[in-house]
Amino acid sequence: MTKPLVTILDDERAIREMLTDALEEAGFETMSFGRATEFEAALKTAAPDVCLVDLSLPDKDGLTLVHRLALEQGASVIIISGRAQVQDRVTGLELGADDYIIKPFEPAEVVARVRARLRKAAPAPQSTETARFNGWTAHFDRYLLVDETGSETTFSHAEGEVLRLFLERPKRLISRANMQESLGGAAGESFDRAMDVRISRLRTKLGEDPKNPRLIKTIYGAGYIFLGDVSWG
Amino acid sequence: MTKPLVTILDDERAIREMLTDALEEAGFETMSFGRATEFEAALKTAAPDVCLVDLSLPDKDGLTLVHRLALEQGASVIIISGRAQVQDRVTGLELGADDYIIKPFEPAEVVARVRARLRKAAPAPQSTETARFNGWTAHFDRYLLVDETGSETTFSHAEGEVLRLFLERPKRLISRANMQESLGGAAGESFDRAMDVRISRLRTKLGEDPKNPRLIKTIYGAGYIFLGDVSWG
DNA sequence: CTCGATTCTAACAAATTGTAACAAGCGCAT
DNA sequence: ATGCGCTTGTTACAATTTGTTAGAATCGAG
Repeated sequence: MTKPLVTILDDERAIREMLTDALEEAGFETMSFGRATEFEAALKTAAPDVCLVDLSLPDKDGLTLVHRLALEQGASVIIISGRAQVQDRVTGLELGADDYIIKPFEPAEVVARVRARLRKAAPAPQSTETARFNGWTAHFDRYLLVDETGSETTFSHAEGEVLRLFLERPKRLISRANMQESLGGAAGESFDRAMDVRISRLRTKLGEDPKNPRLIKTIYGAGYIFLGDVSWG
Repeated sequence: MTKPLVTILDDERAIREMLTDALEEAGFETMSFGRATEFEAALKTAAPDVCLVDLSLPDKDGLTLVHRLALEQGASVIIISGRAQVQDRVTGLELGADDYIIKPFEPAEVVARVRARLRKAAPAPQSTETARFNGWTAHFDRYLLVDETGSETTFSHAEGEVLRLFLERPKRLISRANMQESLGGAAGESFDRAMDVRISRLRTKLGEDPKNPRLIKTIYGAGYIFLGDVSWG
C-alpha cells in the first residue's frame, strides 16, 4: 500500500513549502511545481491521486489545465485560488474541479479536503475478489475470466496482476514507471518489454481488436489507460 | 436516465426553499427535511445521491449523523453550516463529509458543488468525452472519429489533443503560441513545424479539402480557427 | 508582380510499443 | 529421472506514433 501522491502547482514558493510540509506530515507523497509546463512534463511519468492547482500561473491558463486534468487523468483536482468571487468558484467547479479553496487557507483544512477526495476516490479497500466490467467478470481468487455468455477463460498470476492494477484504477492514466513499480518489476530496462508482453497477452484474452482496443488503451510516451466501467464485489 | 436525488436537511424553512428552488432548476430531484428524525425515516425508502446537511439541528447531533451517513449510505455528504472555524471544517471533513459549505452561501455555488460530487460518483462520465460537430462524432475516450455514415477512424493521442483544443474553443481564434502551450510543447522553435504536421494529419482524417478547409481554417500570421457547430455530451 | 515570411505536407528518422517465436523455469504425472 | 504442459521473461523484428527536414505552396506587403 503506497502513499497517495499529491501534486502541488503554485507559483509562490512559500505556499508550495507550506503545503508540502503539511501534506507530508499527514502521510502523503508530494511533488510540487512552480510552473504548468514542468507539471505537465511530470504527468507523463507519474499519476497523482490529487492535484492542487493555483489558477494564477505565470505560463499558462489554469482553467484549461484543470479541464484537461479532470478529463484525461482520473485524478481529483482541487483549485486553490485567490479569486474569491462566487462566479469564479462556480466556473472552476463546472470545468471539472472537485473542490475550490480560497486563499488564504489553513493547511489543516487543505489536508482535510485532500483526505475527503481520497476517501471517495479510493480504489475501495475491497475484501472481494470479484470485479465486473463491460460484460466480463474477473474472479481473482480463481484466476477466472467469465464472458457475458458464460464461457470461461483462465488467466495467469502475472496477467492477473496487470488486470487488477487496471481494475483498481479505471479511466486513469497508469504510467509505465508506475506500473513497473506495482508489478514489482526490477528497474531493469528489459522489463519494459516484459510489460508490453503481459499487456499484449491480456489483451488477446479480453478479445481486444489489436488495431482498435476498446478496453486497454495505449497512450504513446506515457502509459496505459483502462476504459471500462468497473464495479467490485 | 433518472434525475439524481438530492436531499436537504436544515431546520430553517427559508434555506430549504432556497436550495430546493436552485437544485430543481438545475435539474435535480429534491427532498427536504426540517429534522433529523424525518430524514432518517425517509432514508429507509429512498437512496439519495447527495445529502446536504446542516449541522445545527434541533433534535440530533449533526456530526454523528454525517458520520453514519458517510459510512452506511454510499451517498456524498455536503455539510452546510454557520460554524466557520477551521477546526469545525476539519472535523466535519474528517468525519466523512465530502464538502463543507459555510453560511451564508450562494445557491449557484451549492449547485456547482453538488454537481462536482455527482461527477465523481457517476459510473460513466461519458458526457464530456463525446462531442458532435458537422456530421462527425468524436469519442475522446475511445480515440474514435465517427462519420455521419457510421464509418470509424481512430486518431492518436497527439491528434486528439489538437482536436479537443479546437472543440473546446470553436469559432474562436487560437494563436499558435496558445496552442503550443496547450499541447504541452516545449517552447522550442522547431515545435512550430510539429504543430503544423499534427494539424495537417488531423485535417486529412477529417477529410478536409486542402484548398478549401471547411473546419480547420488557417489565419495567416495569427493562428487557427475551428468553424463547426460543436455540441458536447 | 515579386519577394520574403509563413504554412503545408511528403518523406524520412527516431522513439515507442506490439507480438510471434524461442527458451528457461517450474510442477506434476509417469 | 524424464517428459509434458504451463507460465513467464527474452529476443528480434514489425508496426505505430511522433517529431524533423526540406522543398513546395500560399499569403500579404510593397
